[in-house]
Order: sequence, then structure tokens, then C-alpha cells
Amino acid sequence: MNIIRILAVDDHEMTTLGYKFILEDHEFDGFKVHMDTAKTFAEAEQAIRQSASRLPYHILLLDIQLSGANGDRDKTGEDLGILARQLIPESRIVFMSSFSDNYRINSIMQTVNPEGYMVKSEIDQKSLQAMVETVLHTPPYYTQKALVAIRKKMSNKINLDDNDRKILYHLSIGTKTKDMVNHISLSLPSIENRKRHIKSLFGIEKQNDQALISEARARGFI
Amino acid sequence: MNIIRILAVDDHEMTTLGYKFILEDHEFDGFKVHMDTAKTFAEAEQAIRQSASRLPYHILLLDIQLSGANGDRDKTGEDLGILARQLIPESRIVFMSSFSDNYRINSIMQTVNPEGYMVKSEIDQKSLQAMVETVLHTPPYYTQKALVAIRKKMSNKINLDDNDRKILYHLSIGTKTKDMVNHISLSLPSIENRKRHIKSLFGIEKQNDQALISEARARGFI
DNA sequence: GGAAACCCATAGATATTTTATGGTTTTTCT
DNA sequence: AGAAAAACCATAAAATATCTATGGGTTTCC
Repeated sequence: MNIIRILAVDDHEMTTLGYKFILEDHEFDGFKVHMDTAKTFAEAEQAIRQSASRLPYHILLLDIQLSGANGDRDKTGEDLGILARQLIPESRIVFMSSFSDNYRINSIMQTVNPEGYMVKSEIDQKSLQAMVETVLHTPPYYTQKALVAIRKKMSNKINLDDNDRKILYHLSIGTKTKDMVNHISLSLPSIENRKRHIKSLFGIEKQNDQALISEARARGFI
Repeated sequence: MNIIRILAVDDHEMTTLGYKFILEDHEFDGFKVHMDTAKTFAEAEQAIRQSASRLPYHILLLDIQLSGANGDRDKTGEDLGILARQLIPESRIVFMSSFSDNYRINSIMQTVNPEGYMVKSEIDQKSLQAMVETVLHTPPYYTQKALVAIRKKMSNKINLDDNDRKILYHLSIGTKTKDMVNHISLSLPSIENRKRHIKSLFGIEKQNDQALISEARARGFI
């Protein structure tokens, strides 16, 4: 009987324990699951590094939010995913996220390109088991809410460049336009111009930033 | 008991009949299916137009390839989808395609943005029924091979503009570079420049068109 | 071997983007 | 309400990028 080795990372221990019980108890066709768990970025990193030199994990289940040990701006599950892709490229990576916000999903699809993405509210026993099967044999596996975000992005004809996206991102987190010059290597008038340009692409000429933000959100950019 | 009205369009009559038997016989939760079928673009268009003024179809199942009556370059299922979106915007559209080629899927996701996409080799009784349920209640529904193409596209950081994509498309169908000036409003040197540029984006500088085609295919552009 | 197509480089012409400047309107805060 | 801050807008010059014409070299294919 083959053993599928999984590492589950989540700062809520109950969550990883739930995964562990469900998957280790289940009778898969031709294999059994063995699961390790980690609660912090550091723990997870160590586990991944160790596994890299011996037996790489078959699957990594990563929460995106990892509350830091000391509370400050900490490494996320996304960083962990990027690291894992380098150290153990054969491993399948699945994100288990509380939110299905578009900006996050888009970013993760580009930086990590995971084999799976599950929105936590949609996870149950059956979907967990289906995820493992699918990810091992015919990835990818996405839950419904993740699919909705992905569809939104795919159907989008407008392609903004990096600077445009940065502008939208900063708008969304409340950065003032005049302060964006410190984060984006463009002059103030250029940023204003681009905002105008994006508004016209969105069909909301002559409206204010609030309208831009909500339209960008509706279109899945943020 | 509610009736869900579906129009299935496919030039192979056996295919639509298969859909009809499977879905009309199945006991859904709270509704029954009634299915009309059409074999050609013209038939389908008429059915859609008629339904628009009375009772719009709940779901359209569209094949992409519709062999024309007189054999020449004909309207496709994609055109039908675009038309249907205008005439009966509330209807759910699902493409039933023989191929999962990326260019097609990308194009359709942008022009029609269907509620579902099924690759025919993956269709069976169970998935058909699941598709109907999902598309009615929580779209979208994509089969596995469609998902693979979608994932490939999503994970792609590089964004090419319309002309770039046209160049790749024409390359893929064997158009000679010097003949592309007839299909793309650019001069020959510009097209050559763009090819070079795309190659550098793909990391295959100084290689020939064959390499470009296969790289573009690997990255899901064609 | 020769024609056709591909590949490459240069330079002038075009188009687009950025920037500086100066102003008006809206929002925000006291 | 009134002042300050920030958002908006327009113009023109500067900088950049893109396109095109031209003239080659190189590969591919009959």
C-alpha cells in the first residue's frame, strides 16, 4: 500500500487536525494518507526543507494567512508556496483560503500556480477527499467560489499593465494618489492620466475614484 | 413541477439526441427538462429568436463546430453564443466542444463568457446532469480538460496584445509570415519585430518559428 | 543551385507615454 | 463656514516606444 505524504499548514491547529483525521481515516483506492502539520511559517519551512533532502511531500495544503509569531507583517502562505515550488517542485500545492478575493487568487495563480484552490467555507469531507484524488491524478482542483473568481478574470478583455494594477491596488488600500509616487515609478500627472485611462476603459468616464475602485472590484482586478 | 427549457445545437443529430434522452429522463430536484434540438446555425438562430419573444431558453448547449449547409466558411457555435447573449441575456450558455485547444477556449471565454464548458470526451450521464444543476444554481461548470486550459492561461504572466495573438494564431495555422500583412494591419518588418519580441518574452531568443509555435502552445496561447 | 521564405540591422517617420506647469473643482477637517 | 488638502483637468514639450522602408544575410525546400 502506497503512502501519500501530505503537509498541512494552518495557524489554527483545529483546522489541520480536521484535515488529518478526515484524510488519514479515509480508504483511498490504492494508497493511504500520512499527514504532518505545521502552525507557523517557520515550522512549515523547516518541514519542507527537511522533506526536500529525503522524501518530498506529495501534497502541501497551505493556508494563506499565517499569523506571525511576533505579530508584525509576516510571511504568508503565498511566500511558502513560492519557496516550496523551488525546493520540491514535484509536490502538488493546494491553497486553503478563507477568502475568495480576486486579487489574491490572481496573484497566487501567477506566482505559485497551485494545483488546487479551496475556499474554506466550501470544504467538507467529500470535497477534501475528491481534492486529493484529483490533485494526484488530474489537476487542477478548484472549489466553486474559486472558479467564480477565475471565470471573472478569464472573461476580462481589458489587460492592464503592471503600473495600472499597482495603481488600482493602492487605491483599494486607501493610498492617496499624491503618495503613489513613492510606490510607483511614475510622476503624479502620469498616474492621474492612467487613472483617467482606466476609467475610460471601464466605461466610467468623468467619475471619481470611488467609482473606479468599485468597478475594478466588480471586474476582478482587486 | 417547473420545466427547464434547453436548446441543444450540434450538427451530429445523435449527439443532441443523446443529451435529450439523458436529461429528459432524469429526475431532477424540483424540475423537469424539456429539450429542443437544432442541427445548423440557421435552425438554431431561428429557435433562439423565437424563444426571445416568448419564453427564452434557460440553457443553451452549443457545439462549436457547425458544418455549414453549403460547406464554405460558416458561422460557428461561438457566433451563435454571441448572438444569444444579445437576444436572451438571461440564458445560461454551455459549450460542448470536441477540442480543448487553448486559443478557442480563451477566445470563447472573452467573447461569450459561457456559464459552462464541457470537452466532449469527458461528457457522460453523470457530468451532464451535474452540469445542468450547477449551471442553473451556481455557475460556472467546467470539465477537467477545460480547467487545464484555463489554469494554463491564468498562470501566464505575459500579456500579449491583439496583434501579437493574431501573429501566433496565423503561425499556428501555417500562414507564411510574408502573407500575414494581408490579415494583420502591420508592415512586414513590424511583424518580424514582434515575433522577435515575443520570442524574447518566451525566453527563446534566436530560435526559429517552430520553436515559437511550440512554446506558444505550451503556454496556452494557441 | 536557385527561389522563396525567413531572419536581422539601421534609420527616419509616427505614435504613444511621460512629465512639468498651472489651473479648477471637490473633499476633508477644524 | 472657511481654509487646506487632495483630487481633477488641460496643454505642450520631452522622452520612449513602435512602425516602416530599405537592404542585406541565412536557412529551407523544391
